[in-house]
Amino acid sequence: MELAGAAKSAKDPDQPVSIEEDGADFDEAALRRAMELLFFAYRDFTGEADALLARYGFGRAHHRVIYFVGRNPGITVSELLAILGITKQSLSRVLGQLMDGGFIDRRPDAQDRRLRRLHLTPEAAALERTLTERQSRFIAAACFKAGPSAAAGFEAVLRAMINPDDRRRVGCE
Amino acid sequence: MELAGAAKSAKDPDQPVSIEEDGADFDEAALRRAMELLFFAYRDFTGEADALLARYGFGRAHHRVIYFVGRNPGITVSELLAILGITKQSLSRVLGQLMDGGFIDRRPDAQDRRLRRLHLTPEAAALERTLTERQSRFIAAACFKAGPSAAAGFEAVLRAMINPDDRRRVGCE
DNA sequence: GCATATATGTCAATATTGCTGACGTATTTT
DNA sequence: AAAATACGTCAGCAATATTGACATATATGC
Repeated sequence: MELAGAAKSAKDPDQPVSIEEDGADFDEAALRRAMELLFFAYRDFTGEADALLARYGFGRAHHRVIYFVGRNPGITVSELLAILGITKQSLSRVLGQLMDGGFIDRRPDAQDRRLRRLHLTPEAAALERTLTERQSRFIAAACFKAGPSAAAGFEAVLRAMINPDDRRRVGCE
Repeated sequence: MELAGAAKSAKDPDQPVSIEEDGADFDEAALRRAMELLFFAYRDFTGEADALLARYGFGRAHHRVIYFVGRNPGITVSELLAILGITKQSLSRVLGQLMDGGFIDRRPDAQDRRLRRLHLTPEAAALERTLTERQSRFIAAACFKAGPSAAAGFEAVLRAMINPDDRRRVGCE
């Protein structure tokens, strides 16, 4: 991933080369630009919440857990692992830190007591709201600048980029 | 960063709350969805090139360097640091590995010999083309699925998200 | 020429976030 | 009773980033 080059592509005569994709032509320069934009945009977007998280001694991994548990109260450890796409051992450390700090509450399920259901504490819920609001404003500002039609296209392309499993998790559509 | 909740937001009555932004209203649920989509889409996008990079023993940091040096032949170390947004010490290790492996060529500038101008070797240029093609196809496929108008909106919103300094580096527009 | 600023490199220590493998334990299902 | 499931944990490792401190080469201003 990564990528995004920089300004002066200079060197080549810049003849519009194209890449075939299912019969559609997209300009190579436009594709490169999109890759670069995605890199910079994601970097700026993720930088939005970091200062606040640092005040709690948390990083992005903690943010992800807080966000997903907040959006899915009672989610199990397995489900959370599937969403995050990391290993049990990786999650374990972060989850342990959050529980030690009183941000996550873990209780056995009533029916199947092997399952641990995760919930945010009130303190974590407040933090989650603040973080989400901050990042929402960032997205909203960009969508406002670009206009509602562009915002719809933005969402459509993102949706087309993600795999079906993840797609099912977003937007319920 | 991060974010993206999961499916069942269930709990709340889902009355469309909105967030004010410069006079524009955006549905809170739509903003959340956009945040989540960005998280998943970027994750899938960045996963595209990893297998190939692994064959060289490289990671994402190496990819970034190869990409930006490829797009900016003769870029200096300082300029590269500014683009990547990392520290000199962090870059130093990755750059050293790339030079050891014969992927990056570093030569003093003719006028100001404090400057080290960076170039890709032919081998690195070939790798860069392969990686970029792979990721371009990924973006192109999504743009094709979503349609040309959506693709334009996608680019417009991304452009609005990044700060002016970075914006100057992309697309020359 | 001297002082200072710039561009770069490097050493050491640390943090975050991920990985794999190997076990252990509780609980449910068969 | 046996097997599968859900989870936790210990130990080690790797990639990517951080900060601070210091060294060197070169350029620029006076």
